[in-house]
Amino acid sequence: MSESREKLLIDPLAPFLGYQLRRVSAEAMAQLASDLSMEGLSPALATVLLMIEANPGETQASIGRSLGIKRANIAPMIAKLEDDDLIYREFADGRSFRLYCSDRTRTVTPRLMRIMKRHEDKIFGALGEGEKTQLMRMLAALRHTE
Amino acid sequence: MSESREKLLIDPLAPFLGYQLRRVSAEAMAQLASDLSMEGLSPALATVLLMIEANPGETQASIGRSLGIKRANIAPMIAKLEDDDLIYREFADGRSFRLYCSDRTRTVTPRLMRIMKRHEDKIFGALGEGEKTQLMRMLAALRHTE
DNA sequence: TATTGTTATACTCTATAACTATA
DNA sequence: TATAGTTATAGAGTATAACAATA
Repeated sequence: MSESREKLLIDPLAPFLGYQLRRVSAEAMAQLASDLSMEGLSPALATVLLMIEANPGETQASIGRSLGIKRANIAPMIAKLEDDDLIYREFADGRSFRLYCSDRTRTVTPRLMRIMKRHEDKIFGALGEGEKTQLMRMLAALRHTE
Repeated sequence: MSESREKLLIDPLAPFLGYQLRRVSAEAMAQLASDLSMEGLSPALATVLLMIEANPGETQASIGRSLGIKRANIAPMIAKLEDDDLIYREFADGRSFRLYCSDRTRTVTPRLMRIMKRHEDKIFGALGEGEKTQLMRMLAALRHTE
């Protein structure tokens, strides 16, 4: 406990909501990555996996679009999830596959959801229920205008 | 105008504030990176530069700590800013330098601040003034509990 | 011993471009 | 023509580990 008490600098970005949002998001993401590491999945991979489980039969292009991940970037993710026997593919037509999660996945996703819930409580526990509702509403409004 | 109307998938992460925060933050960051590209600076570099301008004489370790950037990662950033004649160094003691921004920087930072202000208005214009105040308060609360 | 700056290295996520095959 | 999947490649940004020099 050296209690270093770092000198506080002037922060010219402090008044910017975008800056504060980025700092909170970055910290939360690092925390979540650490919480998920025991499952061998990054936040992005876990998100893709949960999305496939919730939408069986969708193509990777469709999953990617709804997550904001480009086709070129989701291809290796899908390949990794398939290598790890977390998902499998079925032919949809000659150029696309339907994605489904495997039996093994159904033993994994409940743990993922539990980890995310605990993570959520840890990060946003500082807010009251009303505040959380307001925050969710504001974030939804921001997402729909971008 | 093909008005593709992409099929909406079920999003099991939708109820998570952390997920919504990450989506909004990622979109805002991509937008800011694009807005700043004409100045030849990334959001991170612009932030470091503004921080040095606001806190003349601080060391890079100090700047890095207050921005959450590790020493190993801020070193090449400082080197780049110095190469571009945006900052210069003075010996503080045998192992550290004091950082100062150059005259050229003072012609750049007002533009950076203007770009960021416009960006902020673009992203958060969907919120009313009261909402913005609330959001700022909540983000501050979240940052202090991490 | 702790701190500063630095280099090397690896990982995650993202971006563009180009290609094949199919609709 | 547009879309799906893939590969190659590059660029941010971050992480750890190690090192020399200094406090």
